[in-house]
Amino acid sequence: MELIIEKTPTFDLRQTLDSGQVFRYKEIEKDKWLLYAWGERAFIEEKNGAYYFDCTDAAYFQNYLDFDTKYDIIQMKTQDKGLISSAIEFGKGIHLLKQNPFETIFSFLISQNNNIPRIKSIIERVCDALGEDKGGYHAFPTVDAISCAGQEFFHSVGAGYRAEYLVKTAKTLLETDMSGWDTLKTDDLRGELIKLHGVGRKVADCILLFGYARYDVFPVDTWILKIFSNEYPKVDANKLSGLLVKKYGNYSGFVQQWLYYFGREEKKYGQKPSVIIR
DNA sequence: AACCAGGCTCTCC
DNA sequence: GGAGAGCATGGT
Repeated sequence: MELIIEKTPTFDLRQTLDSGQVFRYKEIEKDKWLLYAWGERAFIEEKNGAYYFDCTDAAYFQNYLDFDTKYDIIQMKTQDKGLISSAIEFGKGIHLLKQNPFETIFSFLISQNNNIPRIKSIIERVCDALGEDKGGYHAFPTVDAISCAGQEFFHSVGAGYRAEYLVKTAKTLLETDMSGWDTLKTDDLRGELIKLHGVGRKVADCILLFGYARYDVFPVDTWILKIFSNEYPKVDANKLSGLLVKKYGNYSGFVQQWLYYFGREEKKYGQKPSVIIR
């Protein structure tokens, strides 16, 4: 199936993919990507100001890429003529992908205290070994497949101490009624997620943001903590997250993503974004 | 070659 | 309820 998406000031695929929210993709050559999401696959080529998708399900990727959100309006409303404006200018093409909740749960369990290249390679090995063979690629594994794999398997693919989290969480989910989760308030849904072994505030917030399209969350990882360490010295990540959600409300998830991308990408060029006190 | 990475759990106070 | 150690492993 084919899908053609225009490149616009508020949508850039490279920025979207490289913003740390998704791990199963690679740029196979300049301006050509392979992207996997849950059970789907897309070949994508950027040319003439558009993205050409050759994919398993056009409707799936149309929804996945989130063209419902008015990014231009959110960008306008969150301008601060300071750090956030700079971050928006730098990453204004980022969209928040609508990912599968199970994929986000297990992906972000693996992500903790880990770096992105490594997260990607671990997840790739997990999918290759446990995911359904879709003919040329593998789907993300089912909860059942993860629960049956055993901790030794996850150690063997480099998951380290997170192996226990993956198997235990899978087993818990198999006996959990998640049918009402979609309609829970964000705080209540976070409460459910944090019950899972290995899921703390930060991982829960990533699941809420990327898997449940909850935008009133502000995941605080080491990068975000660094950025705010001037304005909020000696505050822990969980408390900072709460402060930032209070400040940015339903725009929190977007602001967070722009700042994270800005912080990480700018570091490659040796600059240090941080909040300036005045 | 140390330090770090989209942190969390457990223990001890 | 808060601070600290320990955690597996490879990227930089």
